[in-house]
Amino acid sequence: MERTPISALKGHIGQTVKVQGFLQTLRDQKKMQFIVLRDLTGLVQVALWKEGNPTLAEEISRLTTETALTITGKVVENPVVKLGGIEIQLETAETDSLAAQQLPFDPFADTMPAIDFRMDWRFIDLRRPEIALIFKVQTTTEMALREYWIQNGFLEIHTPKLMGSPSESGAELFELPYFGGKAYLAQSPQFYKQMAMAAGFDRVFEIGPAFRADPSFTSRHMTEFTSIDMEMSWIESHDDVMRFLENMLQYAYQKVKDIHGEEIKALLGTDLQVPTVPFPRLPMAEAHKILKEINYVLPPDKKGDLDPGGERAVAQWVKEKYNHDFVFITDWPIEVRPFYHMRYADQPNITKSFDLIASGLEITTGAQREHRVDILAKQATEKGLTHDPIRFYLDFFRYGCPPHGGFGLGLSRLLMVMLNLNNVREAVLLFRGPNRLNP
RNA sequence: GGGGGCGUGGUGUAGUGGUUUAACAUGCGGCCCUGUCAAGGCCGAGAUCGCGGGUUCAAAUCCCGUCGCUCCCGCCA
Repeated sequence: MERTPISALKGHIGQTVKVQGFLQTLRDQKKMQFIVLRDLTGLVQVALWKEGNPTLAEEISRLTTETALTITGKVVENPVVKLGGIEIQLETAETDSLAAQQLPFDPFADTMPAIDFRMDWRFIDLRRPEIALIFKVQTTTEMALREYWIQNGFLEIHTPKLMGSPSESGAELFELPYFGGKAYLAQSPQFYKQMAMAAGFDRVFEIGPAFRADPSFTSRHMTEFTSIDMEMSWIESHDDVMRFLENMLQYAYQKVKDIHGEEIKALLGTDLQVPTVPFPRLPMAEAHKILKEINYVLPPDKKGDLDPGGERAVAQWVKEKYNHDFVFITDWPIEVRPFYHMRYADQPNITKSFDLIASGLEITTGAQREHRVDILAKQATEKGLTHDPIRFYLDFFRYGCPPHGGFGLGLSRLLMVMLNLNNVREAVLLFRGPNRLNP
C-alpha cells in the first residue's frame, strides 16, 4: 500500500490507508487507545478499541514517545475529534524503530533548552514543526531565486572550494595540508564568478558554501555558511546590481508568503511583509549625517564605516521615515572595501559599492567590480597585496572583460531576517562555529 | 582576541548564608480513567546545586581560580 501524507487524509475518508511517522502521544486508556501520529505534513489521531484487537492493543501499549511507526487503518470522519475532525481506526501497526526513553529533551514541551543543547540533539530539535518550517521556507526561497535568475538569463556555476590563494583579503583563512603543500578553503566565490564574466557567461549565480576562520562568537556568524552569489555583465553601475537584487528579493518574499505565509504566522508568529521596491538608498556620507542628527556616536576608529550599532540605528531611522525594513548603504570609502571594488571616476576615494541592511542586519555586500586590469593592479598594490598570488586573477581581465558587478548574500542571514529569528543558528541545519564541529 | 551575563534532577526554572530531608513545571516509570483531545487523576524514581580551592560554627547561596555556554564588540555574509 502506498503511503498517504497526513495532510492528505481528508481526501481518503472511508478508505484504508498507510500512514508513517513518529508517535507523538499515546493515550492508553482502559478500553481505548489513542495515538497522535506526526509526519512532516501534520498530525492525526489514530484510535483503537482494545477489545476489538487485544494482541494489537498490547503491542501499542509498549510503544514509546517518538517511535517511528507504520500504521494502516480506515480514515473516518468524526466531528468530536478536535484534531481536524478525522481519525484513523487502527488496523495494523509496525514498529520501525522503537525510541529509547527518555529523550534528551521533549521537543513538544512549552519551554526549550538552550540553543547549544538543542544543537547537540539537533535531529530531535528539527522534529518540531516550527523548526522544519524554516527549512521548507529555505527550499522555497532557493527555488524562487533560481527561478528568477533563470528567467533573467543566468547560468548556474559551481566554483571550487579548495584554493591555492586567498579569495579576499582581511577575512581569516582555513589552511589545510594538500599533498605536501597548502590549500585554503574558499572564503567566497568572488574570483571565480568574475572569471565567468571574463568567460563571457554574461550572468551567473552560485549557492554554495563559504568558509571563514573568524573566531566570532555572535548570533550572526558561522565559520561555514551558505553564500548566495551572483555576478552580472554589461552593467553601467552598482545601481543596476541593487535594482536586480531588490526585485529578486521581492520575488522570493512573495513566493514564500504565497506558499508559507499562514504557517509562518501560525508557527513562528511572524507576519511576513513583502518589501516594496525600490528599497531606500543611503550614501554612506548621508548615513553619517543621520547618525549625527540622532546623536549616535560611532567609535572613533570607524571613520567612513558603520558599526553594527550604527547599522541598527540607521535601519531604525529608515523604518520610521520610510516604513521600510531594507536599506542600501552605498558609496563606501575605499579604506573599508577590497581592492576589486570600482571607484567613482570623479571621487577616487569612494567605491561604487553597497551593503544591504535588513532589519538592522548586514546581509549583503556588493559592488561594481574594477574590470580595467591596470587600475585593478594599481588598487591591489595600494592595498598592500603582492601580485604574484593573484596573478591568475589579474589575468582574467587582460584579454577582454565586460564591465560587471555582483554581490554575496548570506542565506541563513536572509532567513533569519525573513522569519524574524534571533539567532542564525536557528536558520542552518547544522551550525559550524569556533567551538562547534559536531554533530 | 577583549568585555558582560549564566551554569541547580533528562529538560526548563525557583531558591542568593541557617528546619533545604533542595522546591515547581515538564518529561520518565507504575496504577486508575465510557472516546480521549495534542487529556485528566493518584503514586514513584530521578540533583552530592559545572569543577577545584578558600572564608565561615554553617555555603547551591560569599570570595578566588578554572572550565563550559551565551550575548556584545572587533570582523563580516
